[in-house]
Amino acid sequence: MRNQLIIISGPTASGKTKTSIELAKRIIDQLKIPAVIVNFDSLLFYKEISIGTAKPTKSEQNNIEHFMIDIASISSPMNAAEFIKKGEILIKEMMSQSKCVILVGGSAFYLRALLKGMYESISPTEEIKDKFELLYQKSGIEPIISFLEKHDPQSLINLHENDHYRLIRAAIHFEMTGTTISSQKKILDELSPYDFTDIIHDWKTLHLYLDLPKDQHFEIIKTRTRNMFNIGLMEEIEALSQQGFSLLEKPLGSIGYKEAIDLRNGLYATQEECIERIAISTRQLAKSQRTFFKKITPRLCFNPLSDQEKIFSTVEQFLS
RNA sequence: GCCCAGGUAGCUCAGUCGGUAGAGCAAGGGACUGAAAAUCCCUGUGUCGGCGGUUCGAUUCCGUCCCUGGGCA
Repeated sequence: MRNQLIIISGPTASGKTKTSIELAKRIIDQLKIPAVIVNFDSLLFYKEISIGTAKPTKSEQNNIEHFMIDIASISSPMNAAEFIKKGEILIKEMMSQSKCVILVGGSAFYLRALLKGMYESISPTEEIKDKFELLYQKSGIEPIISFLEKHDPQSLINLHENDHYRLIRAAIHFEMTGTTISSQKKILDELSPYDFTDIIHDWKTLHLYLDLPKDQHFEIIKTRTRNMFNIGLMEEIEALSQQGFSLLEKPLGSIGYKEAIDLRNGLYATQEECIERIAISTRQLAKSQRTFFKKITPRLCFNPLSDQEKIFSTVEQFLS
């Protein structure tokens, strides 16, 4: 039995894949501890999309066991609740086998859900979801606001009036559970949602956060984006279309796919213009990931290009 | 060389019938609990091409010069 969990987080394109594989290898070879990688990147779950998500390749995954990758289809998207359900079972199982788990990813929201828990809620049924979606499409946000005024006025204070997605979600939560989402928020807010020293599992965690100077990072992003086209992003999308996907699936609205599909539909004059747009969106993504991770403590920061030795010695100390 | 159009924010452009300017995008900051690579909020940014003239006052009107694009030679 082992209850140590190593977390490698960081914005997109900060070297998490490379660092995690290197680290796993050294833990296995030098420390003689079996190690596995568990993903918490929300787009690596989907088996049909690889190039645009910068998923570790089959050969990269060859030496080290990877989990929570290719476990769902873009035609039935995952959500945070499903992730933590599967993730918890998996991590517990790995620990019971005395394996060292390296949790790797950039979806801070999913990481927090796994370690700090989620509200007591349920995934909405299609019926209720449709009911509110239709109401919204037909009459706008007004009736949703009226509904919340009656059943969950606190959520109207918590949320901005333009945040239609969350307002609808608050209404659906009430309809599904009879409780208010704002009361759930209050309960979890009191448990310091960004403090990982105190989590809902009895796991001992080491949080390694990777990042590098912005200018340098943007160069890496640009190179990586261009490379995605070189290794067949457009072909991957073409193949999906031929397999019968509509290309309207939610995960295909994510960075890289959205723009590449627009390029396919002739919305960009040149591929170069499309690449530029993707690089900018990726940089913006990195920015918001930083904002989220910044609040999480503890968090040991490392530069992926120069701190590999420091990372290993920190881990070595943690595992001893 | 001549004619036309234009030179305003990092970019694309709007505008000021004369009182020193504003959109989109980019940028910076933030939020975030069953869509999270999603969604949402907040915030600037300026020798209004240079120099003269008219005027109480010019980015706006006039002259001239420079630059860019198009046309004619």
